[in-house]
Amino acid sequence: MSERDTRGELLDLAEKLVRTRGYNGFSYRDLAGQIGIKTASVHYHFPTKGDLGEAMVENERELFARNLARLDAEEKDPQRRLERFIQLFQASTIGCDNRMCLGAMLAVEQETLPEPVRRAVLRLFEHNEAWLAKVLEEGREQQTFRFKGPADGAARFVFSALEGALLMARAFRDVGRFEAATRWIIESLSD
Amino acid sequence: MSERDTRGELLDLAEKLVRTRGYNGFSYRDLAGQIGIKTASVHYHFPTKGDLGEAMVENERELFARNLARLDAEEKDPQRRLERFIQLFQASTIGCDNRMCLGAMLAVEQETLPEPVRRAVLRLFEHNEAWLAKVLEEGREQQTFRFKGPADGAARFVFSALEGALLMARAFRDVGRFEAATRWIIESLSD
DNA sequence: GTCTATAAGATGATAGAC
DNA sequence: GTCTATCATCTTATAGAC
Repeated sequence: MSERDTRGELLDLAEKLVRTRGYNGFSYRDLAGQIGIKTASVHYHFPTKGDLGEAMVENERELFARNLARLDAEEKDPQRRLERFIQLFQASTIGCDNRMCLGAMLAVEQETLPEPVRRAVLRLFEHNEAWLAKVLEEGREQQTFRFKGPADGAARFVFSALEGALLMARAFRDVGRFEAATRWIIESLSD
Repeated sequence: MSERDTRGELLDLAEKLVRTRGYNGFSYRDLAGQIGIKTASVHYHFPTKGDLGEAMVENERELFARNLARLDAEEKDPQRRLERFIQLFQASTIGCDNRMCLGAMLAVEQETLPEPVRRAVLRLFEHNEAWLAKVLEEGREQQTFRFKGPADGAARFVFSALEGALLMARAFRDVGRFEAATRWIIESLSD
């Protein structure tokens, strides 16, 4: 991880702020104040806010890769893998200060972001969807999942439904909404 | 509508800006510049940005009520009503400059909003869900929809899945993603 | 790496004239 | 209703000392 040095602290705090307040909802002043340094020092680590944004998404992509590699190693059953993915998604969002998904927050604000950040977000989404497609296809071969068409389509549906469930659960500050939605999603794959 | 007077123009422009750039992604300066007046004049119509936010959501709630009343009058079949609702949702979002749903955009930024705006957004969501629940229940009674448990739960699922589909389709700037998701949603109600 | 100092511009907002 | 003028504050960012 990258938590002990100032750069890592800044990255973590910035991520928290983006995920609760949005990219345009925090400033270098907030970062500096909460960490106890001056804004000039923040600029030393991340010259522009765009640099900070890119680093955050890159960080998230690595975390995602590590988490899913571990998940693949620990769990072989497709249904269980999907459930664990959803747990991971929930624990890092509504389960953590009612945060939004980093990619979703940035995607929503895409028009105000530097292009490299926007592209990094799309790559992050694609990695998520690719992992889901793999798990769903395995599950279909083992008859635990049932759906029509390419697994990509199912993966896109599952991921987008999770993002929507998060958005609404977070709006109402009601984890129950998220959990209810996940039951609908899983059930729609096993009719 | 409210398009001919300055207040109406401001409301429309502000809504467009919120739905493309977010509440924190535009300023009174943007409004004034694009309409051709000064920021002081904007403050005459909406003393604070919070007032503007409230008025926008109120405006949207009225539009929503009018649209759905018309839809109820024009269409009786539950399946067709749901499809028309989705068309309406699509046409006013990705179908319109790749805009986000107003409620979703504001919900995502909730932590930075005045409380009255946040509460207005929740009411808007609840109205959408209530209409959907009514349609879904009718459809179940007529055997066109099939789902378990209270219609409220199904309505929440449908609405959150639509919001998620919009979020992802807008991120990738690909209407096809939205349309594919709607097919999954409708199909999950008729297995 | 962190600081002080500073910049140029943006932001939400108000007072008061026309 | 719209303007000019002005506000205090915030925002991202840089130069240069320690």
